[in-house]
Amino acid sequence: MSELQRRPTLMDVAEAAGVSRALVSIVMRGAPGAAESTRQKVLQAANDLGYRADSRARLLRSSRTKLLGLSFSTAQPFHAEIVDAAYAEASAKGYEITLSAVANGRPEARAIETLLDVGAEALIVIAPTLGVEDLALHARSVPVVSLLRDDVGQAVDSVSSDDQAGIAMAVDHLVSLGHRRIVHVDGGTAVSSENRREAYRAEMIRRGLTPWVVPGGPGEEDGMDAGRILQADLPTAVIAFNDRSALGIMESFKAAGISIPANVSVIGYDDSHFAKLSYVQLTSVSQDAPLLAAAAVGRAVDRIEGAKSPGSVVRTPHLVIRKTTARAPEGNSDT
Amino acid sequence: MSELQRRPTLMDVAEAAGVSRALVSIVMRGAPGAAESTRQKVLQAANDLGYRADSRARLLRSSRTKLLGLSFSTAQPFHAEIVDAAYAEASAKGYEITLSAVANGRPEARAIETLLDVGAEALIVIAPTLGVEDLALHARSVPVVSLLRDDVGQAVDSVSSDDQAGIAMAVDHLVSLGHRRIVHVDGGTAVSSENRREAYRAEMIRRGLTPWVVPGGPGEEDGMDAGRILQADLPTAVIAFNDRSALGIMESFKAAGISIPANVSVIGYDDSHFAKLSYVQLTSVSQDAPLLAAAAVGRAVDRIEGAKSPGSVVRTPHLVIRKTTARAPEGNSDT
DNA sequence: TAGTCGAACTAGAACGATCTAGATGAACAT
DNA sequence: ATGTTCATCTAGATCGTTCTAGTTCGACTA
Repeated sequence: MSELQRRPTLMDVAEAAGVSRALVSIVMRGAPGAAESTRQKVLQAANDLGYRADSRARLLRSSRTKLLGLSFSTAQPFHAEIVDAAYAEASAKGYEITLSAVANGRPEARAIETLLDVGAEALIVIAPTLGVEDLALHARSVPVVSLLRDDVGQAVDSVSSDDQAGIAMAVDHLVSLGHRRIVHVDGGTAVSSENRREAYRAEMIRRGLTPWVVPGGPGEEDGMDAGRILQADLPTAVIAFNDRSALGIMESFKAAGISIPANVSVIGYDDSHFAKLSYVQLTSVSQDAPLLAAAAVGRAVDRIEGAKSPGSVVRTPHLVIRKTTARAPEGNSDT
Repeated sequence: MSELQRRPTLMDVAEAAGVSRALVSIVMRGAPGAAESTRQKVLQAANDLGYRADSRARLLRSSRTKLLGLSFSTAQPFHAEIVDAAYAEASAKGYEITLSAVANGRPEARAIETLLDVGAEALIVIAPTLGVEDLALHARSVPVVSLLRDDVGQAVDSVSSDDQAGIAMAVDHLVSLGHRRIVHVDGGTAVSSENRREAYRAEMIRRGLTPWVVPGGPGEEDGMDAGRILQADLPTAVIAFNDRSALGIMESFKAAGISIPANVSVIGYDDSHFAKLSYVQLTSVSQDAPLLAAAAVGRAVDRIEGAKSPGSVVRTPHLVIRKTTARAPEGNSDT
């Protein structure tokens, strides 16, 4: 068949249009300094040859790469939502996103190095697992924005969701429905699990209620396990670490003939795809991925364009009330 | 605080070590041609300075970039599984993966161009939506491998899963359990929906059974809708387009008091995370993401390293039998 | 002793863009 | 006629690598 052909360069276009390379560069970038007539001629030639600028050369030469490095994990569906939104926000601000995934045999450190190597002007790391030291190290050469985690030291920016407020909303909602026996199934070792657990404890105590934490994890199976434990001594409401855990909890309840929300109310966290399903209709705390992504991109761009000192942006989540929460059942209002 | 510092270059390392740039380049690449003693000296200097090669410059200069471009969609969890596996396979073969996502306002064409611009030596596109013409156009400059779609013309490679075989396995399994009234809820306009639908038709006819297709789609809600339709005239078994659709179908059955697998058997497709959940235990056709990814990467590398003509690899899926399929209920074996 | 060889190393030209500084020439003022 | 200005265009340096074609020098051969 046809053999692979070399891609055209600036030089090729310049020759075809009968001008210098520099002028072609000017036209392709849309920079001022070219007569309209020649501009057209050059664009025509470029189009005929199917010319596209080689980003390696472009990025190498220009000090500004206009590239934002984004590291995410393939294992987290929520990250995909953020990636999606980040693309939109970045291109609105005139930046490109370059991705690097944390995958099975590919640690976060590797993902970050890759981003740096291609010339990213800033790093956005979703739920970084790196230590504060390592993050600070990278922050010496490029602005670093931590997304979904805020205990990242002085050197790096953070954009996170206010877990304290999110949990408070959940508790508040339940209390206003008359619940007092409210349990929290935590996220085990997952990122933000501790934050939410402590927020729950504080909030319960603040209201004169006794905190009651059951160990869990970020997956459906973890929720299942916790649900089975709870069946022995049923609370009137459960606040799960996330939606997937909530799903597991609900499944285990359903299997035991416990009905939701008649017998027990359940609240999830993330307002994910699952929560919205018509047969789930899970009341959930929404962190709003698009908003978080926009804030992270905004922060990164600000830092690139001059803002000196890192700061932390905290977005307040909101509660999406659906069908898994209702008034507390009667005769169960003891402490 | 400390201001952003320029990253060290080959030149810096060369000066620090008291050798030429070329020598440092040799050492950093692990190429032969440097005495062990100087090699150590250079590595030491590089380490002290925190030197990392700038991949833009490296890729620009070397004809071989050893880069595989991978385009995926943020909306498909299954793609994430493939990305994960592709990383592992690529690095085993000495290649790097560069990602580009198809996201909300970011069409596939854009994702592909980005990959080309950074110098990918081959393109792996997961479930391409581009026309055969456009794919062929790109294939003129670089090998293109289509993953999960096989009607892509002569110019591009394809790695796909044998839908025909997968559906046949599903039908076979059900027939062996005594089912005759087997319905297929299709995937609507989704990729491979048509393949599976036609495979189902052919397979049913081949066995002297009458095909029965209900329109559906790739999501849970689509399954729900189809499930509701089916309740009026219940089949003994359902083959869903994918796991998510199967989940929706099962939910709608459960809500109507129809029990699975006692009254109806259900088979999904993808053997996703959901199918494996302990409270789902969905019998499902597995396409085996790691195997598909490995085949695609292998194909891409083969083409890069000399294989002239594109070909298509078809992997045979396998059926994972769990708890949603059982013997057909008695007295329901009419046509 | 001179010649050959190979290992270790280096200078300088790529790669394909952008950027700086300057050339060119038409239009206008003096 | 001369100088000034401005828009338009270009030559050549540059980004940080890799690659090509040497050079250098000690060891070995004849």
